[in-house]
Formats: sequence, structure tokens, C-alpha cells
Amino acid sequence: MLELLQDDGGVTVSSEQLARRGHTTAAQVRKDLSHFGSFGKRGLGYGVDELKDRLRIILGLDRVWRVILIGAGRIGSALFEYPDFKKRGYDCVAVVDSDPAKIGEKWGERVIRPAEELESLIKELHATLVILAVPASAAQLVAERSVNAGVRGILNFAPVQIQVPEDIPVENVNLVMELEALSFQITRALTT
Amino acid sequence: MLELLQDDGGVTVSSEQLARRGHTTAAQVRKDLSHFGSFGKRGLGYGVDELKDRLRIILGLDRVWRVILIGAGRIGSALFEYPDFKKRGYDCVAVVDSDPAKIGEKWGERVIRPAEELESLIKELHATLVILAVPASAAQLVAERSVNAGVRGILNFAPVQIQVPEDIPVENVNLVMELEALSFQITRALTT
DNA sequence: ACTTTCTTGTGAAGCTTTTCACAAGCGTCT
DNA sequence: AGACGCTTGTGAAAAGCTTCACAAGAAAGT
Repeated sequence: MLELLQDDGGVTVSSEQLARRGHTTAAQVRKDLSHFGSFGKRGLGYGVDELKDRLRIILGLDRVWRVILIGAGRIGSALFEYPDFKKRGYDCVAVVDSDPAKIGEKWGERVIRPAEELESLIKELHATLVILAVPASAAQLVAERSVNAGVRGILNFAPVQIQVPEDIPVENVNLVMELEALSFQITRALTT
Repeated sequence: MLELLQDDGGVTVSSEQLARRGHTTAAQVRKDLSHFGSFGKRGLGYGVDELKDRLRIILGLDRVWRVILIGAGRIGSALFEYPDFKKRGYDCVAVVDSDPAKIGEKWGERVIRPAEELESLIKELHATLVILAVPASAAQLVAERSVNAGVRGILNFAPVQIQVPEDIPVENVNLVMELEALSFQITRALTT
């Protein structure tokens, strides 16, 4: 949102404006920001540039994060090509897959590596994050191997809840569950 | 989880077991379920078959949901091929795109239709949901057109918060934001 | 039939998040 | 310089969510 505001030439923005765009309330915006410090100017609002820079630092985006993509299927491919990734400081340093037919295939300037090399790649390339785009049945094992090799966070697209040490954050993206959330809300509205 | 338990031959399951698998607590499982009724047997737990069937009805999965996919790019393609979709009762009845080069292309048994036909397709095919897999700049307009044509829910992959009437549920999937959540948690752990 | 062992469903307590509401601060205009 | 219009930052109140803890019920063994 702040980047869009910058493009539109906005210099300051109020909590009220941010709330409208972000589908929340002004009080919520102010309270949330206040947990990290005091960024605004009373009577004026927040400086767009300043707030963006400060949030980048809070979110840890003032560095490049080295990511390994596990699973070179359709979802992996879509993610790999997603232009915003690199733009936001995520660098996909390797792609691995367990399918021998895919190994050696070129994706841009990366070559798909065999799954056995996962641990050595994580260590050699100093990868901090992995994206799990593998079938549900493989997810738990691959997650454990990644964590043991030193990965610090996991983005999981497999429709299972993976179990890892609690100091390793996991974010889950479950596409079917998102659709089910819609079905539920629509159904509920009909019967309420 | 219940389907996996069924495959493993489980007949009953306790809130404690569900909690462990789902990464939550037994009390939470019981309280959540209690909002929809009383499904368990004291001393025994929940009947796996019965609970699954009841949840399917609660979630509105006892029917087929007709979905139109808007945007035939990488993400659209990955979703289209995702096998769990059809399995869970979501039927992709049409794919549209605004790129003339893509129109007419065959995806399985579907032909990519021009974006102008969106409204007529929604009406003729009685689509209830749309999946928005278009660039951020196009998302708001396409969402409005979909809602005006009668769509009841939106799954949005564009990295913007779209504004629609509040009785239309919207679920957002923002891949970069998921990675940023990981970066934040890792960064925070280092500095805390 | 009685005891033991489990496990649910649920009020009540405890905790967290959100909203309210307003003093304090910033800039502008007269 | 003083008054005015805005908007932040934040305690306090309200609302919401999670956990606790236990009575009540169900099966199985004696």
C-alpha cells in the first residue's frame, strides 16, 4: 500500500486512509504501529517514505533472503516465475525435485537438482527459507530434513500441518481450505 | 485429517488426538465443534465418518461449487491443474484471460475465453465463485464485474485488498506476504 | 450391578485483542 | 501570538477468544 501511495505521489498518509485501503480501522492501524515505535506526526499523519522504510526494517526486508524451492511441479513453477519475489528481496538460490525426469531441467538460470542434495545445498548456499511445494505425503520428511540442515523458516503449500521445533516458523497456504472458507461463509449466510 | 484417519482405518478419534495433529489444544477442538452442535460420544471421542460428514455439510461441501478462473497465467495454470480441487467439489467451469494470444488455447477440455465474456459466462454457467489470478492493477475492476454478474465469493491472489459489498466473502492469498511473515518472525527472534 | 477409565460438553476464569475517547502535538491562517 | 483544524499515541473499557476444570455420560472389566 505504501509503495502504491509513493507511486501516486503521496507524501503523508493518515491512519484513517490506511485503514480504508487495508479494510480495517484507524485505531487498529495506530495501535499496531505503536507496538514498534512512534512513526507519525500529530495533525499530519505518517510520512509515506519514512513509514515504508521503517516497516521494511521491522519485517526484516533490509537484506536478501536465500530461498530453496522444494518441488518443481506446477505450484513450484508458478512461484519461481512470480516477479514480486525477487523484487521483495527473496532470492531463489536452488530448485530441487525427486523426479529423475525433471532433474537437470533448466529454469531460467537455475538447474533442477536432485532431492538428495537438499541438505548440502542448504548448507553450501546458506539458504534460510524453504518453500515446500511437494505432495502431502512427502512434506513432513522434507521439512525435517530442511530444519536439520539449518533452515530457519518454512512456507508450506502441502495440505498437511507439518510438525517442526517451535522456534521454526511455518506459514501454511492451503488453496482448497481457502475455497472451503468461502463455501462456508456463503452457506452460512443462506441458512442464517 | 479425518480423511487420513479414515484411510488408516480409524473409527473414532478424541479431541486430544485431533489437537495434536492440528497443532492446537483439545479444549479448543471441543469448543469449536460445540458451536455447531454436539457430535461426540463421552468416553469414546468422535466418530470419524460421522464427524467428517457433518463437517462437510457445515462447510457447504455437500454440493458442487462452480468456479470461474480469471487469469490464465502461471498461478492460474497451477490452480487449474491442482488435483484436489475437483476432488473437493470445486468444478472449474470456465477460464478467461484478457491476453488475445491466450484466447482459444486449450486447457484440458476447457478453452480460454476472452475477458469480455466474463459476465455472460458467470450468468450462463451459474458460477458462484471466481478465482482472481490477475495482476494487482486489474483485480479491483474484475472483482466488481464478477460481483455485479452475480458471483457470491472471491478467492483473490492479487496482492491488493479488493473492495466489494460486505456480504461477498473474499479470501486473500498473498505469497509475498507469507514470506514476509517468516522474515519478520526470524528477524524478531534474533533481536529479542 | 458396581467400579474404573475415558472423554465429551460447557460454565467460569483468565487472557488477548479491539475499540473508544481524549490529551497532546503539529501546522496554518489571521 | 493565539485560535483552529487535524491526527497521533495511548490509557481504559469493551469485546472476543482460549484455557481450565469438572459434572455427566459411555463403555469395559470384574
